Amino acid sequence: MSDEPEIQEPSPDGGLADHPLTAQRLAKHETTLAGEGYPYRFDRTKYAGDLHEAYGSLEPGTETEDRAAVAGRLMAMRRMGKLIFAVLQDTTGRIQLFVDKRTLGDDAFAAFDDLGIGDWVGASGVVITTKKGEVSVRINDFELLSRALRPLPDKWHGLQDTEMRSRRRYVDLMVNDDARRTAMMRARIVSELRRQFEARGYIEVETPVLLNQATGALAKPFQTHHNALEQDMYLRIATELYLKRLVVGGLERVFEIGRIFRNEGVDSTHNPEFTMLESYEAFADYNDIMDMVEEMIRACAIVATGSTEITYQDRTLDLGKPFRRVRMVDLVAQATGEEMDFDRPLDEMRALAEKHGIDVDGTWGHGKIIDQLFEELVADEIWEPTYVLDHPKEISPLAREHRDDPNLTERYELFIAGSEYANAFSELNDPLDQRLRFEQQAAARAEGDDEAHPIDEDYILALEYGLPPTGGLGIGVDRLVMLLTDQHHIREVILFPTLRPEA
RNA sequence: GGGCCUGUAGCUCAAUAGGCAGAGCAGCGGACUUUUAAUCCGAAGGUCGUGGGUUCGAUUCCCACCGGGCCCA
Repeated sequence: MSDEPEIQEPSPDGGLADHPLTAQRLAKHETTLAGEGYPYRFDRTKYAGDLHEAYGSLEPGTETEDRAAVAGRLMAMRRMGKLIFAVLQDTTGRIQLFVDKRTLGDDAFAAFDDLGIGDWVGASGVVITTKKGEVSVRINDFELLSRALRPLPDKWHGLQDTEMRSRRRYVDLMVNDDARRTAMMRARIVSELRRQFEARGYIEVETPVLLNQATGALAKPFQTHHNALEQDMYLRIATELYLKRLVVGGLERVFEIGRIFRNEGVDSTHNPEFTMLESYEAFADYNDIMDMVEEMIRACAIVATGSTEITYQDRTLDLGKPFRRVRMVDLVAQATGEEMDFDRPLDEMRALAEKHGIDVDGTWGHGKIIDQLFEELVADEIWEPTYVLDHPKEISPLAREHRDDPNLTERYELFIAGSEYANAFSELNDPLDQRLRFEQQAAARAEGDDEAHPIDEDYILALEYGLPPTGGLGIGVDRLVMLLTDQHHIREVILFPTLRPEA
């Protein structure tokens, strides 16, 4: 023996034999493997949901002659001696199995009795309703399809621990109806968004995630390294500039629903990777995009909840009536009681901001100060859907100058219940102006503003070939799903949120 | 980054002025042919997040670390 610390050999069963609860299940599993093994397929004829829909209105104590083969995870076993009530859960819901020793025979009944909660089971029989009226399948045959070697959480309380619910989402999905419902609703919402764009003649495209330079937004990127090319690369922080290159190329209506990566903090509305929807439409301006977003959000609400009137954070929210449209400068003027005039001396603007508790940076101009006042005084207070219009040019380096006001841009953000859901503009399509804006950003960056956009020369090159007038849009998909599913933390709508390694 | 809270059986939760750690569910043995959080009887099940410290004795007090939550920046 040496003094070296003993190396822990990983046990071949992953530690299952070390705990009585799993050792029993492991032993049964090994017996099955040594014997007839597990089936490779099962012919299901009915989902749980089908049976409840078709037979839910039958009188208690009805016996049909209709055969059904169901399959799912065994979620409950109520043993009554020579009778077992078992509950199978499939993707549509739950169905009770009526397991009668006389129907099934002694051996098969004993085998069913030996099943454990969590096992995957396929069973067939006739549809009946019990004395209490529960739609059930009285089985005369069943197969153990796969065994759960680990026990399920508490049947009544489910899995509560927030961390475990995220780490072992599969368990969360098994036992918590709300987790399943949210995942299903997210799928429906994303599907509806696609349908909406396709109905408008958009095509779905995929632009690169791995880039030499992360541009198109104000955010810190994740850095990685390409070994063969011997160069550092970045994960995208937006899809914007690539999608507009495609419009330059003549793909006049494009959208992308894609994963975006931002190397920033984690909180109730931020995950390092999240899903962004961006779209660009040639010949449209931001007014057209406002109309479109309103229709799409209503469509998604109906798909998710059946109504445009939803409940969010215990308050009702009417997405059905026209969204309010109001300029950012007017909202700030109203909140401060002072007119937002770009000709006003900058010192007065700074003093106003400081009066409202804002820590003013020396690099800020009128536009940035107005934006900060908006964030500080107005944004949280907005409940009803509101398009906040015409952001200052200083904070909108990719948006086109407003046709009526050179200090502003044709841009809007959609605010609902204090949060931002969409950001859109009439796209800046003049390469000369775009270069100027990038240079202003570069100057701000040089003065210490680490939230300034980097310059993207190749994008300017693309603009030099001509971008038509274009209306663009970005929607945070995770947040939209949160809104429509009444979830208040982004981890509840992301199946596998970013976590530290387990302790 | 700061403040507060938190980690106990597979799960959901208790308890301890510092002295053998407790329940429900799940699991195991038994009874039961209409249950649906079934019921009843019985026997089990713990590295109290990890590592230090104080102490005769630490799950409990102190320190550090790890994971998680909420609020603030």
